[in-house]
Amino acid sequence: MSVRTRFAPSPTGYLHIGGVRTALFNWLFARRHGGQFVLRIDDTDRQRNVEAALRPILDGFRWLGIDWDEGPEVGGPCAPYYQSQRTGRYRTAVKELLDRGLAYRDYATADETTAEREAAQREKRRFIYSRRWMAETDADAARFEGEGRTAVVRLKMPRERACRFDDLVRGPVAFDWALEQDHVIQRADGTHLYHLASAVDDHDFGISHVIRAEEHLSNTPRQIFIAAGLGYELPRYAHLPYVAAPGGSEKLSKRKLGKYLSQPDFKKVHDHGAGILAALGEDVVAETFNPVLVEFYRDVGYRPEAVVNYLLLLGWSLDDRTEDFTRDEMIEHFSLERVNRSAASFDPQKMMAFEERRMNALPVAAKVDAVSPYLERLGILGTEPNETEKERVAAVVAAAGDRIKVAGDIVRYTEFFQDDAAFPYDEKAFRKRIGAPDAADRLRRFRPVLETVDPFEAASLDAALQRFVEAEGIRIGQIIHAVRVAVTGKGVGFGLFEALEILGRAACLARIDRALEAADAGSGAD
RNA sequence: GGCGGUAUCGUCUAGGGGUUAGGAUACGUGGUUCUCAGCCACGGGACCGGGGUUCGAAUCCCCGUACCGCUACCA
Repeated sequence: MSVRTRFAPSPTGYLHIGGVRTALFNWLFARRHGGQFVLRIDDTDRQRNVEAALRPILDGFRWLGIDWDEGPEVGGPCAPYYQSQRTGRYRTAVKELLDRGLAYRDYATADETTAEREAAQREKRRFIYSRRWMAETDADAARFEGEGRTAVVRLKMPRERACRFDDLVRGPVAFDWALEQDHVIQRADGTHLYHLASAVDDHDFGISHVIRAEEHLSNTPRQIFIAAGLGYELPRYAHLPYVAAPGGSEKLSKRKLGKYLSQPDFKKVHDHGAGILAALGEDVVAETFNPVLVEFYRDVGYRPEAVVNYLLLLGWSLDDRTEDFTRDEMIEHFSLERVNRSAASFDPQKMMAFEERRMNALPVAAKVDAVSPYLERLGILGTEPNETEKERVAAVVAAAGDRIKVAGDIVRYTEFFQDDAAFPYDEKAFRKRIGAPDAADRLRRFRPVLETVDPFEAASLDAALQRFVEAEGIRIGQIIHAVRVAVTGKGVGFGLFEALEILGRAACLARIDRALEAADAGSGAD
C-alpha cells in the first residue's frame, strides 16, 4: 500500500509551532516511504475569508520547505481539498450511515439536550444521550417535524464491547463503546462536523497513515466507527505527543503569550526579535509576533532549516547524541517507532542554539543574501545593490562572524552603512569611553596615527595602535574603547581593527573629529 | 466525575534488572581576547511517591499522585 499522509490546518491566519511539528512528521513519514503528503483545509465551521486566512499558513510551510503533493494551489486527483467544498460527499456519507442504521435523526432541541447533559453531570454520570427524540422511521420524523422540530444527525454508537486499535506511537489502546457519545455528525443547518468530514476525507484521499496530535486519541473510536460503518479500509493511526508550553506541561497556546513572557528564557528570545523589529522601525503586531508562531522566526530572520531541525527533535530522536540533521538525513532516519510518548515543552532558547549553529555554518555569501533584505527594509540598500555596497555588506558580515545569530541581527551594525555625520552615539558608552578624563586627549593624539598608517588594514592598524600604546605608556584598553565609540558609536562590537578597515581612513578620521567636537561641546553626544 | 494517555537533570532526550545513569541546551566558575559574541577547561544538576517481585529495581508488577486529552450542533 502506498503511503499517504495529510495535515489538515484550519484557516486561522497563522501557523502554530505545534501544528508545524505535526505537519513535519507527516511530511517526513511520507517522504521516507516515497509516498505523498496532502494538505487538506479544515474549514467546515468558518465562512470567513479562507483564502486570506490560509495565506500565512501556506507561506509558512513553503518557507520551511515542507511541500505538499496535493492540496491548495497545487491541486491533485482528489480535489477539492477544502472541506467547505465537499459537503455533497458528506451528505452522501451521512445518508449511507442513516440507511445502514448506524446513525439517526435526532429531534431534540438544544435545551432538551442540555437538560439531559446537566442532569448527568449532577448525578456524576457520563452523559449518554437517551435517544428520546430519535426518529428511526419517517413517520417518527414527520411527527417531530409536525411539532416544529428540526433534526441533527447523530451516530448510533454501539452499547457494548470495546474499540481496539494499535496506535503506531502508543501501542494497543482500547475504549469501551458504551462510553462513547452519540456524536452529532450533521448539524440542524445541514453542515457537517469535523469527525465525519475527517473520516470521509481520509478515505477519499487515500490516506494510509493518520499522524496527528495526541488530543485526537480519544476521538479515534468515533472516527473508526464512521469509517468502518461506511465500509472503508481503516488507516493506521499515530498519535503524537503535544507540544507543551515553555517550562510547563500544558499545551502550547498562541493565546498565552503574556504568560510565557514571564519566563526569562522565553522573554529573551521574544525581546531579541522585538529589538530587531524596533530597529527596523516596524511595529510589533502582537497578533503574529509571537514565538509560538512560525511567522516570528521568519520575520526575525531565523534559518528555516534550524526551525525544522529543532522541531524534529521535539518528540523524536535518533539516538543519544545526533542533533544536527540535513533535510536528507531527516528523511532517511525518521520513523514513527522513535517518536516519544510524552509531551515535549517548547524551548525557544534551544531553538536559538540550533539557529546559531546553522547561521555560523553559512558561507559569507549566503549570509549576505540572508541579511540584505533587512538592510533593504532599513532603506540602507536598494533592491539592486552595486558591487561596492555588496562588498561592504560582505565585509561587515564577515567581521561580525557569529555575532549575527539571526539574519535580522544585521540591524546592530548599521553604523557601517550610515553617514559619518549621522550615525548615532550610544550616550552611555560615549560618556564612559570618551568623556572619561584624558580620554579625548588620547584620542586626539591617536588621530595622526590613522592619518599615516599604511596600508589601512586590520593588521597594520593593529601594529600601529600597539606602537602608540607603547609610546604613550598606556594600556591598550585606555585607547581602544575610545576609538571604538568614536567610529562606531558603540561600546561593543566586533574587532576594532576590522571595523576601522571596513570604514576606511577618511570615514574614521571624520568620525573621530566628530566625536572630539562632541566631547569638547561637553554634551557627550549629539 | 468517567474514560484514555503520560512521568529520567530547569528544558530536549539516550538508556534500561547490576552503568561513575550518557549527550544537548541552559546555568555557574576559570582561561583566552580591545569590548561583545565565540572558543577552551572545569562544575553543579535527574530516574514522581509508596508497596511488591528479586541477591539486586531507575528499569518489571500493583497502588497512589501529578499533569495532559476526550467527555460540544469546536477542530
